[in-house]
Amino acid sequence: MKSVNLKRLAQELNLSVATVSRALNDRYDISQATKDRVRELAAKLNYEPNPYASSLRRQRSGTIGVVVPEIANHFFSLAINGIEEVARLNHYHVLIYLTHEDYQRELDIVRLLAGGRVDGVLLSAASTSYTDTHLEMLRERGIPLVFFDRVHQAPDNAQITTDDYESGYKATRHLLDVGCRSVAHLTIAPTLSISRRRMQGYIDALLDGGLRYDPSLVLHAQGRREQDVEMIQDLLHQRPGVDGIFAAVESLAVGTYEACRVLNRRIPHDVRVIGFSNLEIAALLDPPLTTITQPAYAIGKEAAKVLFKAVLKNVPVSSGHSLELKSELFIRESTFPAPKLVKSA
Amino acid sequence: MKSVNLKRLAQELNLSVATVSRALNDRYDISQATKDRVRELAAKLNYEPNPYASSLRRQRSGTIGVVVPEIANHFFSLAINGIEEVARLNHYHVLIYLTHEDYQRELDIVRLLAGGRVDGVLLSAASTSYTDTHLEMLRERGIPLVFFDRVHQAPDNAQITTDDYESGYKATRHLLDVGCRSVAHLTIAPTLSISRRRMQGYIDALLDGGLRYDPSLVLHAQGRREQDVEMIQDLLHQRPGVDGIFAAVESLAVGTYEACRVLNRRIPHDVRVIGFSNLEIAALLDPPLTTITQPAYAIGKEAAKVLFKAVLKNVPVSSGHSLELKSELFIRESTFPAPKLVKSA
DNA sequence: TTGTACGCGTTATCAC
DNA sequence: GTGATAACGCGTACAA
Repeated sequence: MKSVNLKRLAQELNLSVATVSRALNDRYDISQATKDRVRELAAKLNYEPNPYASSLRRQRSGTIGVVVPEIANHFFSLAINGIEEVARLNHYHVLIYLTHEDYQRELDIVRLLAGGRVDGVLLSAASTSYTDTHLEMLRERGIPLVFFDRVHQAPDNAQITTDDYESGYKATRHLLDVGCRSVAHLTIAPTLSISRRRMQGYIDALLDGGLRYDPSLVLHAQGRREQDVEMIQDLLHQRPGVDGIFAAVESLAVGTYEACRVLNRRIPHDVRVIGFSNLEIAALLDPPLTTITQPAYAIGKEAAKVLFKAVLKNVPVSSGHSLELKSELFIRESTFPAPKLVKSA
Repeated sequence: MKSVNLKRLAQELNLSVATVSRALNDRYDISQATKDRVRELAAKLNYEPNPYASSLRRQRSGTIGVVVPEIANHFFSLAINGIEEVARLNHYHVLIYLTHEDYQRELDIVRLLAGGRVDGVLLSAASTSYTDTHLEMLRERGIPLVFFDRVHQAPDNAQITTDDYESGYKATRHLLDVGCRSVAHLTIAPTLSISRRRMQGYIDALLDGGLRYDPSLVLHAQGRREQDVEMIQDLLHQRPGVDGIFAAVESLAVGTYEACRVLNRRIPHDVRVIGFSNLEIAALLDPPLTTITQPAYAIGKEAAKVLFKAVLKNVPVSSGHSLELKSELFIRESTFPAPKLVKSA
């Protein structure tokens, strides 16, 4: 129950607490013999320095905070994987916080983190997040912050994103190329950076392709699975001319599959589908889903690298460290121009 | 850059540090007027207590540690979701650690956590984890530990699991019921609690069904995607009689789909497939996958609840708090007895 | 009702 | 090379 601390080690070794501390921290002014003695006993007693005393004294927590909308999501769990990797290499700990797309929760979390619990923060914004005044708190406290994927438009902040505009353009363009003439766009909160950029790509691709931009073909989902599927069903029902769907997030691509199943619409024969997605099994779906895939793991890794550059050097991050990675288009059956009705056996 | 602390508040209010501290902690012996004054200023200055000083003083971190093999995995990310939920309600923070199935890493993490960084630990064992002496360290320090899903057989420890034996039995039985006569079992490390129990269910179901248990039909995967798929291909190739496959983990069910695709084996016509899985889109696969689905979110939630019972009351957890939840069988096309070769259009 | 003084365990400064 | 001592910011026993 009682933890072994420096005092205990010092007593047993007939040394001062200071010497023991320095020995364990491998300071040059301690003799090798003493270091050996100290370390031996420390190992024997399973000594671990009290992280809170240490943090208090050094004014450094050895911990970063990661704030994401949700975790049961391929994109974010892959990103966290990358983040954890970098953190581990730097001997840092990782605190996880979920906003569940709730702005108030994001606010509460950031306020908490600004209290000094972490040396740096990685954040992907909640979809309902509409201001960034709370991020000022982190800045005031000198806690570096790096956004990833879903960024706030805070002035002079580092952010790791993907080429959302280009990807939105490419996705839409691809649908046009395979023959679609009426393309709907399913997306989430329009306040979100990624939504706006992907949608702008969609619009520009339409116009460049000689089509009209029809705002009624853009649907904003609420993030509640059943309602979203219903919304898609309504679209397919009321606008039978729609022959292509571009989903800005994975869940909406999946929702489209479900809606099509209910309405007996064949993909890609009746409607072609493309979506942002990090599903590893996109190729095993019926039919295999054409995806725009973000380098989620790399995003997490790069974001963490940029953050640690600031954390370890104790300097603020700046927009100069921002990075834009490239997403990749994987063409599969869901957007085939000439649908195969029956699989070859 | 400089954080506002009690001293600063005390100075500005002409109060002692102690009074401010008590006011903020809503102690009964402070006048309402003072409390109001203190709180107003604290709010105005965005005061947040220094968590490390607080933890050091209180001998309590307000943090739990979660140790999982990986995070880019539906089961674990759902479980973490449940854990985070409970932690948040208790105003606790969550540290995440990934072992990547590496025993040494698990050991290092546990040693670190035993240093007092957390008030409690939730752990799902790495597949290469073969002893549990390191868990003694937590016990020595009086840090409660609750296992979930992949448990170590530590004496008198709480663990939240699912009915793995019954599920393994049910899965195998289901394959026999739909006509399989030669069922292979794909699993991971045999040292793992869940592997052993699921496999025992498999064996017993075979015997009860009047079949022989053939150890050469049990394959242990290494967890490397490509090699695992190759292994499955070899099985299908060398044992053409195999007409049913029971995958003990999601990745192996997916691997089976991939192997079948390469070898042009039709599911369920040539071989029927069932697997443990938390894939939300199992129904959208080609063909829809029959799954044994664990209540991952509930597992995380219950494990956290049990942990907090111990943490908050400062008592050790005991095996009396263990819980076994039920998995659910979802029958889909991948195990249909009469395969439909062509989908209805 | 409020203030004083101490200690949580560690690290940094200064002295020897 | 090593030891004594102060300080990090907070919470609490004791005093007033």
